[in-house]
Amino acid sequence: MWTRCIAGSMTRTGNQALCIRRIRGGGASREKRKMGKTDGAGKRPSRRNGNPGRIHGTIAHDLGVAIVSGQYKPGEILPNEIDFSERLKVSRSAYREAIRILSAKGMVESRPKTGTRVTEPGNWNLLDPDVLAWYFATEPDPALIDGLFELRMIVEPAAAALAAERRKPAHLTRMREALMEMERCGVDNEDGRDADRTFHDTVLEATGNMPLMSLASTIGAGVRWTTIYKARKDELPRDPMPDHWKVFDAIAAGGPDEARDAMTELVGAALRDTARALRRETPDNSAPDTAANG
Amino acid sequence: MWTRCIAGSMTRTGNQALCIRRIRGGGASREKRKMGKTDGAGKRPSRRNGNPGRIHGTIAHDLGVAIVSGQYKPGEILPNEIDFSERLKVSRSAYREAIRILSAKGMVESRPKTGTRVTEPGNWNLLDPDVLAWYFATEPDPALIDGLFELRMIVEPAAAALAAERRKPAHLTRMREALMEMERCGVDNEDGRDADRTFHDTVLEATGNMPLMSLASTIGAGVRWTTIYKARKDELPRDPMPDHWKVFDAIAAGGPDEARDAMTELVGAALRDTARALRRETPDNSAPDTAANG
DNA sequence: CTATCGATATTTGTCGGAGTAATTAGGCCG
DNA sequence: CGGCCTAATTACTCCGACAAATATCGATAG
Repeated sequence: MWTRCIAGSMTRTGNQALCIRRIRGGGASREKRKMGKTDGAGKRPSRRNGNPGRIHGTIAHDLGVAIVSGQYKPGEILPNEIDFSERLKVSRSAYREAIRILSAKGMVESRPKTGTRVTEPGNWNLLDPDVLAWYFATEPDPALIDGLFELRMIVEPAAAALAAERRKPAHLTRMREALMEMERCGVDNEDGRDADRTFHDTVLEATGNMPLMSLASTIGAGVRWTTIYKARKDELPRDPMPDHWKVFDAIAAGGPDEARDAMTELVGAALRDTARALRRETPDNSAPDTAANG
Repeated sequence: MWTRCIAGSMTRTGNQALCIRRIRGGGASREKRKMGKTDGAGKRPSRRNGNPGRIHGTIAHDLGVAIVSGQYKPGEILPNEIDFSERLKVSRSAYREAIRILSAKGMVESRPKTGTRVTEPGNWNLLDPDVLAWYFATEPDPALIDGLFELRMIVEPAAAALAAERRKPAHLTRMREALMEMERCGVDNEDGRDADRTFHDTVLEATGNMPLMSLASTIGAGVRWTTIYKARKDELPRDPMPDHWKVFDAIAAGGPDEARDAMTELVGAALRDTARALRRETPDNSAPDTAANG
């Protein structure tokens, strides 16, 4: 598994205004860089798979989360490179590479003399898997979840119909295996969620449509995160397997209309479940203050 | 207008295996860097708006175009940083920032000792406006155009229906102005195409759905490029305005079903026109070899 | 002969500093 | 009061060195 730029998981960098304070003082620590033993404060950047994470990816992740969470508002100008990189305890090169990542995702714009400013959210590349992950790194806006479900409701039924017409045997095999894995593990398991995502990805892939396949990562992220949301409430309101099998059968049988209807039902049921779970979470109190992290 | 990372236009860097050869030898040219007077050969990186273009953006653009055009195949390993940056006549820092941009768009993966390799196309962020622009920098795969239209056919009618329910007066105003501008300029003009794109963007924006709004840049690019494709054949087969006004009227009247139907008809007509134009371009000969650039 | 372990070499990653280009801001002059 | 020029700030580029990571190859034990 290669690193792929944004390694980070780093659930919730911390409220303390992103301070990296890394230990492994790579590079030229000729005689400056005292790096006192203040290690305990700064949690190590990433820890998934024991991947220590690259610094630029960590910085990009933290800045991205800070931006999508509103800590840096659109139009706001970040401190200049030297000050900010010093405050983050990283070199200017690493900081610049992080900014380059954010710029590539449309979240900041740089220009000499003016500095680097956060762009309007309309310019953010929300379909980018990393950006979506940054959104879900903190408690995301419920409107975003609604929007993702609306997108699924639009795209997935149509994709299922196309898949029913164009699927190759390999796709059917993968779908079947994914569903069987899903049955074996259950949706409350990480493996089960992966299998769920694989199934939906394969449906999109079976369309043979490259833009739709690119949407797979986005929709897959939506599937995954919303499933986690639902599961977090410790309620398993409904067995999702019959709906999934119905979609599979329709695609295998080559029935576009049946596949579309089945997928509509599947996504609609998931939408209803998630909406209910979210509504229960905030009964009437719309306080956005997340009381999670003690 | 801020730079926004990828400045480049630089239509077709040239067959000579992307060689930048810049003049403005920025940075420390202490006493090395002879930089002979070989200026004529190296076209200046970018020239849109008089924006000279940043080096990292130029390199990312050129590499991105080279990758999507198949010059660097998936799985292939790029030369190491030092060699490649020297060959491109840029510093290692600038090259690394360019690679970081490509990595952020999912097109390359880097790891120590192994190098930087081109990822599988399924991982590329095709919804990214820059990536899409890179595709259209050379003659793109007709399958991509088909895919984009299919995506439009899926998303835009549903978006029109949502827009009919949720549009604000400001949206209607913008749509009306865009259509009037479109009528005034005609679709063969650059301004007319911009107005067309604005109309479609506003429809998506009127849905109030953030992921759909992010798709606007993608679909807008598709609209724009496919329109150019069609116009390049010097045939104006049909007046697109009645279809557009029908969509607008339905959205203004608040009729979701009518808006959906009208938009379906609009996109379908555009699809038929473009398909016909493309088919005429390659009558029966499916040779992928683009005989354009002499 | 095979498999596991360790040294090695290669590549990306990180660092700090120095100098350049670009663009905004403000003063100056017409 | 407006246009032009100067100045200052900022990002951009370059450079050279060191550190970390890891795939490859060799050695050693079974």
